[in-house]
Amino acid sequence: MLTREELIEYSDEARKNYLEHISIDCVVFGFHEGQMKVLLLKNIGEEKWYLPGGFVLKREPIEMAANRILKERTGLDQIFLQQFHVFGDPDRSKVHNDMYDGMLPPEKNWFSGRFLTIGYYALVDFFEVTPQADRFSELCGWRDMDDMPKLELDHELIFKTALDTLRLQLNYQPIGYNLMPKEFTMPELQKLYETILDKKLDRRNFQRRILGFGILNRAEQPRKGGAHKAPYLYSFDLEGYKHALTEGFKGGW
Amino acid sequence: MLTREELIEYSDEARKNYLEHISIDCVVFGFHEGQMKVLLLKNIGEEKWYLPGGFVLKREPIEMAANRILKERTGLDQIFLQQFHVFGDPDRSKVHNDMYDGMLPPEKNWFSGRFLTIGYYALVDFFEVTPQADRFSELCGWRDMDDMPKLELDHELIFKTALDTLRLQLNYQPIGYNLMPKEFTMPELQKLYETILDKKLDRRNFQRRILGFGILNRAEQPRKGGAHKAPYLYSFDLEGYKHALTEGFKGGW
DNA sequence: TCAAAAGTGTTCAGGGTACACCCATGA
DNA sequence: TCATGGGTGTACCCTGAACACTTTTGA
Repeated sequence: MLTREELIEYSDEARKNYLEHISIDCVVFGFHEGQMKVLLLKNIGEEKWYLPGGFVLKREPIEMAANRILKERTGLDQIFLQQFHVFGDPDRSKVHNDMYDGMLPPEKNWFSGRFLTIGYYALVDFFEVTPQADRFSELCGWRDMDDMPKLELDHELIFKTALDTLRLQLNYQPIGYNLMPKEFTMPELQKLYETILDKKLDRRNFQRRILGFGILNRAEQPRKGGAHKAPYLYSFDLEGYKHALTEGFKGGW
Repeated sequence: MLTREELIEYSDEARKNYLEHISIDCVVFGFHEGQMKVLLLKNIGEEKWYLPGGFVLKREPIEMAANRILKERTGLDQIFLQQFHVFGDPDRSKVHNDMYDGMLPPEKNWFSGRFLTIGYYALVDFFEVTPQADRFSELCGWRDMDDMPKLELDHELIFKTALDTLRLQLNYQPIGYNLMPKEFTMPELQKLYETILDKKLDRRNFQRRILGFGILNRAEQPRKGGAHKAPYLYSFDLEGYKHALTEGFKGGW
């Protein structure tokens, strides 16, 4: 929580630089040790959790704004980002507003206005991210998707919508290039799908189907050293992958 | 095009009532005589065509704003409306701004600001619509989808994105309840699908597939009076339809 | 040598595709 | 009676789902 002076300073800065009434919130998905992770922020001195978010500069395309915001939180550039919904209930930021209400007259306080928020979700490589808190937060870090705290504002809804969109996307687009390390085994990739969908898939059918998409390259040498039979290593075939991204998997009609 | 006085009046009104930087643009699809139609507006005294659009009242949920805007243009309430994308390029409204540039200082002119626009598409019953021009337009009416004029601003892109989204939607949701009259024949419904997808479908396979979705009721009496064999009349089974809307058609994974 | 992980193959059923045939009706 | 539109049925193939067997490897 900011002091009155900090709030004044922040509000003036924000009003000068950012578009009013607009914010961006990001659901950042990562994958590590068979667990789906989401990047969350925790307020200073409070048990209040938020999705990473920010505002749009006055002359900035919204895609770039989302990129910039995520770069500040993760250190990553050129992230896979997908806009998925605008949340525009007039009361959606009510609680947030309340927090700083009374501290300043509304016309002075950046946070007291109404904000529409544009939801983006991102898929990132867990190992490449260096979570970085912002000035409102004492903590920015990964959280297991099946061990999420209660989120403030409508961030619970934003998260849920992002997850639904991601699941839908699995049906007609490839997923994984941004979530997996360069090389991985088939069971590891399967675990990713199982985690996103929250259900078990058949080993053999998964393999056949995924390979059928033509988006994977198999390395010559299998991984060694582990116990049991050495699994093959795969990497994404960027060309096939991008083609599948634009064309989609199944015909439908 | 407005006069200077009208622009001042409009700007003052707008600034008082609407959220700044935000607009809504709607792609309204209708279907008539085997043709897909789109609702367009033509500027007064110019060959400039636009999608119907508007702004969001300061305390209004965005869904309601889209509904209100469409009601003003079509006379219809409770339309099937689907948010599909936000267009946020800072230069997207440049041309539009230019039109009224110089007439007023920017801080006075509502149109000179940057606008993000939220795209909605609507599916409506052609016969129920009474197109109604707004104060900027001399004409509001249906236009055949394969005979579209050039659209101003980025409305071409917005339209195209809406159509793509609609086509994608055909794969996992039922379409037609909002586009067809109460009762219709199977060939008529097929024509709708063919028009949206812009390709021919097999008569028999279409019928089997559509019926398999369990969203249609067949009337006892076939339509009479036409030449040739009398076709059966169908209507949508609202319960099944809504179930299919929420559940979706195909499993995917 | 055995349990567990991983690679590969086979069978079966259901759905999509491509057909052909029959019926009704007005010109 | 025939061209046309419309309803119904069938054969085939492909794909996805379910399932079994073999190979590798460290304990």
